[in-house]
Amino acid sequence: MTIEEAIKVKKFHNEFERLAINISYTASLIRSRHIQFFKGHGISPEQYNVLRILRGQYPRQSNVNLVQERMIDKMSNASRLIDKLVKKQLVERKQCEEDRRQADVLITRKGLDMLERIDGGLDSLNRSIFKCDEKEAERINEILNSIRD
Amino acid sequence: MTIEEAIKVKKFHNEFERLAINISYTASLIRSRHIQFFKGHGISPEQYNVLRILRGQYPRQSNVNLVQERMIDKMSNASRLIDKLVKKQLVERKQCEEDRRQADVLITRKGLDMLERIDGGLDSLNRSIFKCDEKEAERINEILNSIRD
DNA sequence: ATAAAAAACATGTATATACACATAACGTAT
DNA sequence: ATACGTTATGTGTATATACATGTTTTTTAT
Repeated sequence: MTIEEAIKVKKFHNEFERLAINISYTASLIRSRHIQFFKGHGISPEQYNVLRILRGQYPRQSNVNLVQERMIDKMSNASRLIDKLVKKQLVERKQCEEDRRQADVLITRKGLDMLERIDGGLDSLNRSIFKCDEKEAERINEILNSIRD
Repeated sequence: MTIEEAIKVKKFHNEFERLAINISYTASLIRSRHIQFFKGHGISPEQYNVLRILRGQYPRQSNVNLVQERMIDKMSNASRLIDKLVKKQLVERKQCEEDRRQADVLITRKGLDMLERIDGGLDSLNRSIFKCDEKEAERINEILNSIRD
């Protein structure tokens, strides 16, 4: 479906406006599918993203800054997302001894187990979202990388 | 910059996960730029999107449903966004006479003037966001249209 | 004509983002 | 040793999304 049909627009001012809206609309669709999926596991896509980052560091400690700069959406939220994950016992946070401004953050066994349960299904979901093969996906990835500032 | 560098990930499970994250990350960058831009006019990107839809119908009345189905992010928000715009006097809402469940929604003169002031700058902004020419943008648009379900 | 179903909209709650600001701890220059 | 700037984190407020639910009005079935 063209983006014009999807949001019932007759005409865009130019191809760049069309592209900005097309990318945003596609991201919104991806997000809907992910929300549905993660809901079955009691977390949000953003919380999953934090868990994924923490697993990438495991068994090393992470801190709030490290999580922040690896997040897909970057502005100022890591602290509260980590809060939520602590309440669900998927993550542990304690004051860092060497630098007491920092918070040591570590994914728990429970968190790691959850990610393991999630992995396969998420893989299938991501494959099913796009009507293209792996080669085409790679091509689009390269294009996106190249057009960003 | 590759998406791996941007969010400091060593490796994705496959090209489809990479693509989902790449699109989401790019959409997030676009959104940041748009927020900055629209802030200068006292509205949000979402509020702008509603105004744009209402202008597309003008001088016909719109209603909440029509706005909803034309929104980029579709879930359940038109009513409250219209609220905000009414408070800023950019939009008028009144009960529809023929079907009293519906709300007639119409962009005001003030709203139309604002859009006119915004148009040029937004055009330049959208052009400046992407490092590609119009031909390339068109190609990417076609690809995005084709890979969505 | 009346009851049931559906439609259009509003609203309450949880989640997350954007941004400003506050606080505590650290590093550095003197 | 002290003062000052910086860094790491937390928090308050406004905005928006996701979803369930409620209210009013219209439509449909009988």
